[in-house]
Amino acid sequence: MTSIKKTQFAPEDQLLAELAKALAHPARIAILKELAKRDMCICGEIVEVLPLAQSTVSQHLKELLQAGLIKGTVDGVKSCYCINWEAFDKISGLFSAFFSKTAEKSGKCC
Amino acid sequence: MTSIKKTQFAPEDQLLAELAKALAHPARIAILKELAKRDMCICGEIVEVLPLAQSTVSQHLKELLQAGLIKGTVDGVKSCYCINWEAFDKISGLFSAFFSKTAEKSGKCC
DNA sequence: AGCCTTTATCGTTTTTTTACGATAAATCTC
DNA sequence: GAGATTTATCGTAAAAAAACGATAAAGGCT
Repeated sequence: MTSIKKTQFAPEDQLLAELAKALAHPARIAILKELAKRDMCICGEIVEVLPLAQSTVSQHLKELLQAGLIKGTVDGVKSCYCINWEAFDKISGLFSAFFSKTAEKSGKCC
Repeated sequence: MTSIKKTQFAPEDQLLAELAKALAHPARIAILKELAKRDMCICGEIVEVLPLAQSTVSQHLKELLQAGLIKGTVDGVKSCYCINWEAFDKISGLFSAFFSKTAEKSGKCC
């Protein structure tokens, strides 16, 4: 994760890249969309929505957790996940800042 | 790139994941920022800004090209790159749509 | 023409990611 | 308590990404 090479970049760039990586798999996009669609915790059920093995889905959930995009709680034998709204808004802001700051174009381009 | 597994997801999710992957490396973030900062084509020089070998940078540029985020032209012996604004705006829109649609929260969450 | 500069591509190695089955821990149900 | 269910983790295999040096192609320079 923390390879020697990547630390040579600006921390801000590392962060954005890290977050982009969390979104860089259709399964994780699908998980986030599903969580958002229902607007509540999903306990179990997530595995059934995806064309992947249970252990693989669990891994993807772990990555989303580590990126801070979702949060998980335990309800008896089940695990419940939902979107971490505060973090999600912050991350959303980072992306839109990146895109909009970048988008101050002026047509000087080729 | 087109693994068997990933095609089992919604095309929309595949696309967003693909674009996120293009942003999922600090070098590529740095390249995009540099291009945006100067607001013009950069001919050469990009390699000098990054702590990577020339061939590696060339690879990153190729990936950004393939994702449609930048476009390149040839000026004599030099290669010139700039942001592909039309595509960039479209992609920016995809991300903000993803984030905002997802962000219709209501606090029903745990 | 001969040499230098620039950059894409090739071949290769290393690292990371993705995926799965098997297993273990924890909790329900009867 | 015994058996079933749920999910995280472990071990491992296969695929993809990242990085570099070497080389080649193409355009400048003198």
